[in-house]
Amino acid sequence: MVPTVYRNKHYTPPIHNPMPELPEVETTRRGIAPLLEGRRIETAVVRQPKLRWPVPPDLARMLSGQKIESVARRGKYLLVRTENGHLILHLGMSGSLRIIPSDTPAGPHDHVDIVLDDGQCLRLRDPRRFGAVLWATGDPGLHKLLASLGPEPLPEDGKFSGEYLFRKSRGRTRQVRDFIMDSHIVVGVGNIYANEALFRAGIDPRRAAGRISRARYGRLASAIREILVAAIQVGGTTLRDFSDAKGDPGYFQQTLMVYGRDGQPCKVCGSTVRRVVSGNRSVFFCRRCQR
DNA sequence: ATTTTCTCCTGCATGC
DNA sequence: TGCATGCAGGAGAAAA
Repeated sequence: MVPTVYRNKHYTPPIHNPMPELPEVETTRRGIAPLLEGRRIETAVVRQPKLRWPVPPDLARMLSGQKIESVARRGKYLLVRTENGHLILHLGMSGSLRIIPSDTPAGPHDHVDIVLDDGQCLRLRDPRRFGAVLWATGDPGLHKLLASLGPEPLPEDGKFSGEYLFRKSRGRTRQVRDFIMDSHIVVGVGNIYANEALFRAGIDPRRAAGRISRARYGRLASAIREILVAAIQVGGTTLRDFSDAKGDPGYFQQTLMVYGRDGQPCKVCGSTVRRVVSGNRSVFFCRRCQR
């Protein structure tokens, strides 16, 4: 694989508006759920049906009159349960949801409104349109996109553990960073948290997944949990007001140890944080702290 | 030889 | 301007 050559020696990816990873999706869920649950949907307005997959053309007909029973999350998918099915939402790389008065003028990237019976609406904004709005009847867990997802990293139900990662990784030659970002292994770990968790666990992200010990996977599983929990806590207190028209993730840049810190000193040992491109994604790591 | 599994690459869209 | 980003799908390789 030929490394990409950049004009500037140290490229730092923009992190002021980070892509939704599991903590952002969970924070969104917690923000919108109390404003949605128990409400009845009047209709849906689709201004742009071309998202990651086409928005179902009969979405308004499917939703109108339906009462919202709950808002759950599976991986990075939000599941809005109504009386006769589930609305499946994904925020892709740039999506955001908020609840605003339904007569608020729509901006150029405001693609879908779910209009509620109280004058408010759930509005999806997604400049890059990698998000998704889908409809599922029956068990949403059987939907093609959800059926083969790996375990949730946060519940202490024993499904996600160092032992699990160790077992799934035997014989695998791919880089451990790609391994933990694979939603079929574990859901909700995107590039930022993968890099941060590997730093915390002291593991070189480029190492083959199958050549990491059980003990180190134990530390990695803990690191993934701790990072996600901390990010949800930060998001829960500073992220945004979901019934407000403004608000970007204030966020957690100051807590990042390696992601986006190419060329800067490691906060632990002072050695320079490196960036390597693999699989067209940036990997950030400290060569001294991570082996 | 055929099927299954694994890894890696592509494409989508747009802000900076 | 070209790059970065999540993620399904597919090409091609490797294993079964």
